[in-house]
Amino acid sequence: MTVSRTLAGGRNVRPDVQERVMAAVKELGYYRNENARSLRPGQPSGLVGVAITNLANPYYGNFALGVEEVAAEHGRRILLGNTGEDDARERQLVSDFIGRQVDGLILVPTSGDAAHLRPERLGDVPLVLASRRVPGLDVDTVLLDDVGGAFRGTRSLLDAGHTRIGFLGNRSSVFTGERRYRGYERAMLEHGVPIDPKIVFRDQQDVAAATRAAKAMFDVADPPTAVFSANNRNTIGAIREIGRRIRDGEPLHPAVVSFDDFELSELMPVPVTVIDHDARLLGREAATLLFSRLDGTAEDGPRTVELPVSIEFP
Amino acid sequence: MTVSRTLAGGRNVRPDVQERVMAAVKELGYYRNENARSLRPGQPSGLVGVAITNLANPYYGNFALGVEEVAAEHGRRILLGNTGEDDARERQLVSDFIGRQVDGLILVPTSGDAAHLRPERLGDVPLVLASRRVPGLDVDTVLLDDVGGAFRGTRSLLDAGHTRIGFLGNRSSVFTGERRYRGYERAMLEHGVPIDPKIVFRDQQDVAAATRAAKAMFDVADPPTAVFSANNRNTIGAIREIGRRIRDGEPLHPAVVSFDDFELSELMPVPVTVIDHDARLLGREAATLLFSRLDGTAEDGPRTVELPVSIEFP
DNA sequence: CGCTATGTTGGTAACGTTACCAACCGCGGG
DNA sequence: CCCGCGGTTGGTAACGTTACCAACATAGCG
Repeated sequence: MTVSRTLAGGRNVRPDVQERVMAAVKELGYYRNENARSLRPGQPSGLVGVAITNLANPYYGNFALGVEEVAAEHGRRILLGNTGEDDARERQLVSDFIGRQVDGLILVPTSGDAAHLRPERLGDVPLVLASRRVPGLDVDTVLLDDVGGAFRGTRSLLDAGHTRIGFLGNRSSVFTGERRYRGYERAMLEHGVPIDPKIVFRDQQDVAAATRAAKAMFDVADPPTAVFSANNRNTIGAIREIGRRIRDGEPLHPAVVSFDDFELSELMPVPVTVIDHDARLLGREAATLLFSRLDGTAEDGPRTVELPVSIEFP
Repeated sequence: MTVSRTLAGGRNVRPDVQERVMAAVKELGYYRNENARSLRPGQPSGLVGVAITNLANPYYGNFALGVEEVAAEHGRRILLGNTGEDDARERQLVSDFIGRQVDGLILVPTSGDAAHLRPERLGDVPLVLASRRVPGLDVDTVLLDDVGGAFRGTRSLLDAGHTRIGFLGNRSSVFTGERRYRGYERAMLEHGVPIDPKIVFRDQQDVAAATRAAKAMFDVADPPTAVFSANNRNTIGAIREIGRRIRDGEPLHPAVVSFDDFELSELMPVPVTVIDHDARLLGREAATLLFSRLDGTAEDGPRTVELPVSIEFP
């Protein structure tokens, strides 16, 4: 007990005894067993379970960094899992996290069903969703202003006089894919410009697929004069294809709007407008939301934080 | 005990009892407490502590992904911490990891001293270092072929006839910074080309600093005709500065060799040779090394794995 | 000098788990 | 019919920690 008290701050332990304890700790290389510690009822584990879809994507690396920072500020550690968009893996991770007594969960959900995330399954472990919502699950969520960003980005093309604007993005079953398409659609409708399905490609998850889609887009009889790309992966693919054609002497010079920033965008062969946002901040917000729940300082109902995006013209 | 046995696989439990246990587990939303489980002597925690220097860098995101993948294949979870190149933070993370009974540690060490990583401090927790070594610490390590890559990259410039080759990189106290400079140096010496300190810049950790260094490099009286950049951050900075000058009409057209790949390198205003490598594989190797120790299948002495790099000409 | 108040110290129990052991069951064989 | 054996079941202890309580020491006060 004296050792426990000393390590807990030393209240009501004589200073000389504290010194002897510390000396013994050092000599023996003693580390307090945090697992045994959290075994006692009421003791938090100090762990936060974080599951993201793809750590290789710098966007999620930054997100994880934001979460880690705020967790560290609150003296918590993170347990990290990568789902790879796999439903089964997500379920497995969540069970394991709960088995390890995490104080809370932060999830970028895969699009599947929500059964394993229901409150009755999670017990009293608070959950925060990031980037995406899960249908039928009403919990704390941090999102980007996908719709607004896509709307404003598309509108800037329309205002510049473009009427043939291609779309590259994720399938609609991906939450952000759907939202960003909605923004594009709304801008087109409001300007009375019809959407031509022949230059709308909504099924690309990686750069290779995006390159193929861009190829098909510029091969149509009446190719677009501008492209709206709904994410990083699609932008890289589009510009790769456009750059190839320009090098080959084709006389095309489309304007590009990219949801998601990327490095050296100012050096591209065509002007790129970037819809920029801060993944790290998104992570910080998610963690802040979680800890406000844990500290009991949160209001009752589920909250949604929608972070603004900024538009950077070339 | 019957529940424990059932969840452990069901040996010597009647099938109908197993079913009743499973039904109760489902109904009650029971999760086995992994922390209590690892409290029993001899039971591993199934946790691996991973500390990296900068999660925002896609290189380390990929590294972490590789570690996570292999850990998952071995039924382990990772505890992730970001050190931000801060020694104190690294010490704190390591203590906490040990307190949480991790089965092993994987570290991208900050350059500081090694006292807290000595075997007597770590007990019997195996340690694997990644990307960098720690002076005086002889443990399992995974590295890139920094020296060889930098040597071959620099040699390709020399073979192309360049004799004024600038260098951009990290300070020499960073392990990779020192090694990559050594490769550059060796190639220059072997070709009998003197190194001009006026075009060697070795203190840039981020893109802004790299841009300033590149500016200074091209402002000297006799500017370089080629640049060797020792990492991603410096390459981006260099190309940003070179691109700006080309746009402004300056008649420069340096060749660039970049240690580290980056996207759209083929679209740059100057040809970029890339020294490419696989951070994810590095992470996988680190984890493989660790688990071979844990399974007892490892040989005795500390091992070093040096992964090859590939050179991609524009 | 005795009483109380305060500070210090350590004994005990409990957290959830599983190795070990003891008890019990039914079955086959002598 | 009884013995022994293998399969099944649950009681107990221990892992390392801390809340709680009891015991003790010391100081302050009347």
